[in-house]
Amino acid sequence: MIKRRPAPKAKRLGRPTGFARDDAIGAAMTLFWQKGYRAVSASDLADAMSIRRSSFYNSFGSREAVYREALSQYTAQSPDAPLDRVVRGQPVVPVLVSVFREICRVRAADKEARGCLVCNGAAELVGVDEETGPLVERAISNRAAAFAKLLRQAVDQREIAAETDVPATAQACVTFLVGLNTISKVVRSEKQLWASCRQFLTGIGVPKRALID
Amino acid sequence: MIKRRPAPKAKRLGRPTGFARDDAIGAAMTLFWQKGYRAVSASDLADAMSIRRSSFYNSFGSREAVYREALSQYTAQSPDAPLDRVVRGQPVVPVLVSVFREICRVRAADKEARGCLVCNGAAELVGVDEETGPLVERAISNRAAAFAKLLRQAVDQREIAAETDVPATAQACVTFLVGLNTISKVVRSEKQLWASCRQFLTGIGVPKRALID
DNA sequence: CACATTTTGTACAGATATGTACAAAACTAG
DNA sequence: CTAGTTTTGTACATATCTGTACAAAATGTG
Repeated sequence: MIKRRPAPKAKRLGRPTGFARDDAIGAAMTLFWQKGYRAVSASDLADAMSIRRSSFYNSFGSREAVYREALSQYTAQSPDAPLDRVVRGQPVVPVLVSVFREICRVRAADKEARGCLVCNGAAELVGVDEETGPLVERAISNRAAAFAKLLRQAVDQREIAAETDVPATAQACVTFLVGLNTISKVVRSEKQLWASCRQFLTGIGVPKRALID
Repeated sequence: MIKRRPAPKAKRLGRPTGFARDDAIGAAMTLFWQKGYRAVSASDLADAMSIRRSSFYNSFGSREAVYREALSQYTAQSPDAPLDRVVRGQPVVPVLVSVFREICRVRAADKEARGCLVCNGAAELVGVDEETGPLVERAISNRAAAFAKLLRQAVDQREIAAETDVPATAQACVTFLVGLNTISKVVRSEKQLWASCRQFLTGIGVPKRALID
């Protein structure tokens, strides 16, 4: 019973928007990332998007809706996104290592020291904001699931010890990941961050020779 | 040249405050802990303290000043406070283990899932708020220093391997600690939290026999 | 061109926040 | 009791935010 579902390239009716949606969401993402969720008002968002507040409400509906979109734009480009793209048969450990390595690099290189949008959101919103809290919670749970899947694969592929307690180790990985992202706002040295990662990765059974650098 | 330093029990001049300062700060701490820094207004604080806003400004000056005091009240009662109280000669590893164990217990038992005031503040304020950011930053650095000192002592006392890279391991500990506190807002099972801690602690060289329970 | 549709700019109402001013209240010191 | 000091309650001025209303502008359709 779907009527008038607009074809992919179909020109929309009425006056066209004066801005690119993705760019607008990108600007919002940057702002939320810099200042946090609560510190950013609808006016701030509209300003960053270079549109009026009325256009903002008309196109996005609410701050919360924008945050939702910003989150998904963020996760797609976040340094741990590669964790979701590992396929069966592919070696897991190098990916694991390079993700942590990359996080150290990116976080230390960020002159604004913004950390991770999701981790910031976890601390600020989970259990506090009824709208956005669950969004962030889900993002975190996804990472945990990704780690669990990867570690199981790593065990299967004999990359790490067969005795590995996969659920506990996966949980430790997310925990360390969240801590790393947060601590990167305080510890600005890539070397220092990476040294702690090496320590952690070695501890969970990643062979020393996989920790190139 | 100190004049009129009030003796310990000296009665203060003028109308006495109608509230206990520590209780008021305690109420503020709880509020900041539940909702974060920015989400709490001066009105909220005054309400929680059961005083008028004018009394609030008169006695505390600003939201930021209250946050400062709340932070120090928090650190004094936080589950990782025992880290600062270890003396030379005393075994370090049991303290290390019991602190992580206690964090799991306390965070999971907290029905409001508030996590840790300092860690929440780190994500929300460091690099964002010029007043409070540095306070939180210092609190985090203190924990790092505490871990470093303890680990060095543990090595000296032959509790952990002599080859331990103390700075890196200390950094890994803070990182995991911060992650644990944050993740406890999402993962509500004490068992699961503790399992990941066992994994981590084993990884940094804590002997299995020290991980009772 | 006339009409329907959507975005845009301006404006408004209501809520909430901040910080201060000032007189009344409550206390101490002399 | 009087004078000096500090807190308290109320009030005010100012700013900011939210969400909506509505006419004007810009487009597609017949």
